[in-house]
Amino acid sequence: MKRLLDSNPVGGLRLTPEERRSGLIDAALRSIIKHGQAGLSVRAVCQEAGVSAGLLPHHFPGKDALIVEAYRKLTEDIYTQINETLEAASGSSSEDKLRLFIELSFKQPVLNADFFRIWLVFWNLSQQQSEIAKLRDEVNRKVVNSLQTLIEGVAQDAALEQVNFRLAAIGLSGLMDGLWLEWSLNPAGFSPEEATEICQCWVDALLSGGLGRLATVTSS
Amino acid sequence: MKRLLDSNPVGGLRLTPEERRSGLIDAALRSIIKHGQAGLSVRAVCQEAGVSAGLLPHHFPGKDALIVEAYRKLTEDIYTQINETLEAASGSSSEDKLRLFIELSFKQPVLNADFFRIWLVFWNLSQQQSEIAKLRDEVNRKVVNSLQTLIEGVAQDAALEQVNFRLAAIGLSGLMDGLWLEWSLNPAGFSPEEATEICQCWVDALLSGGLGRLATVTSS
DNA sequence: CATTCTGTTGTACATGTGTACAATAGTGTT
DNA sequence: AACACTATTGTACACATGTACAACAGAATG
Repeated sequence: MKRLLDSNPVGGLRLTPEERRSGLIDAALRSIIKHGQAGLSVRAVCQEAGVSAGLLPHHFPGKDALIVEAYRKLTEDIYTQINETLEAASGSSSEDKLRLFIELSFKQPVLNADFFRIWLVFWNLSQQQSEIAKLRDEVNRKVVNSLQTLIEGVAQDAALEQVNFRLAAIGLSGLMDGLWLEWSLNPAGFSPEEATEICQCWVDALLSGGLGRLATVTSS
Repeated sequence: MKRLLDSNPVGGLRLTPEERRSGLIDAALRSIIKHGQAGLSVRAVCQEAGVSAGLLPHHFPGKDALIVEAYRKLTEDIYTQINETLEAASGSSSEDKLRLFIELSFKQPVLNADFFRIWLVFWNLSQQQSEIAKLRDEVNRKVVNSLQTLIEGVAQDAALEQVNFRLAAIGLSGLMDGLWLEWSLNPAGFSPEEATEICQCWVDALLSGGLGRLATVTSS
């Protein structure tokens, strides 16, 4: 209405819709790191993006749409990074690839307190926003499948028989996620190197037949 | 001010402060199950308790204090339940106790989608409320210690040597938490029975020496 | 019954939320 | 230069939040 107030014509950069949308998505993720769940408020995100709050409805149909896009970008980036990691080691043996994957999972930037904060917020949202829950399931399935493929390669190279690849992959995935979760909640409990060691021992056990019962379990 | 409005003198039950406080705490947990993070609003909690919203500040110094008390009660109940479970099997061997503990962890009421919802909310809060983070660490340390004691007993009975009990406990705890987490996020991925089986295989590997490298890791 | 104490209610208020929208300002076209 | 287009801003509004507080109501005591 009253256009009396003038103040700062600062930041009046006029960007293309794509640039602005991308900037808002990045700002949303940064804002979560800074302020947790509260960082997803329209005003917090737009302030992080250096932009007026009224601009968000202009580029997204609503706040929820922005959140979904942010989650989508986050998961796609992660999946891309995983794939690049594995492809960079395409010349190695299956066992080396699997062990490398474990090692990298407990190093920066994957093992990162900021990262965990973001995940917590989106896990919470996935409890009420089905779109996010669906995205989460898709990515998780892809990761477990990748792990299972690696394990199948390891078992083949080692001439292991009667291995329940699905449960072996679910177990390793759970072990890694659980250690990642507990380290994120309390980094003082154990070191990332110790977490890596524990997971490598799972592979050891698999190779030595110590997880033998996994071979006789009937998958449902 | 205006006491014109009368409406319902319903629910005008006059309870002792202890009863009312306890009722509000229980209502808070129930409200989280129903409405997630939003269930922790003063109005939502008080409605769940069948009480006016203005009553909360009368029994608690503020909303945060109620939340902390609710979390304290939740964790204390869980720890009590774990102890009762283990003491009920005090006559069994260490291995049987450990396997029973694993089995019960993937049955009702521990493995419960409602339960997970509550945990998610409190994990989120622990990122900003240090009181909750402190409580969480204490309980987690107790649980890991209990697991470590069980594993030490198992190793002694089986005459295992050079086992890094601490890492073995952290690993099993991580494996259980990770599977619990992933099942809660997506119950369709695998069954509770399969999760139990995977964890029992960890114990198998420990007993058979398949986790051998855990014995040579130096704890930091 | 009168009095006192306090658990309980409803209202009020300052603040924060998502979003609609008119006004403004930058950009490109003719 | 005049124009159209639209990214951007500031304001407004309806609603939710936490909590303070005056008014009420039930119970115990005299």
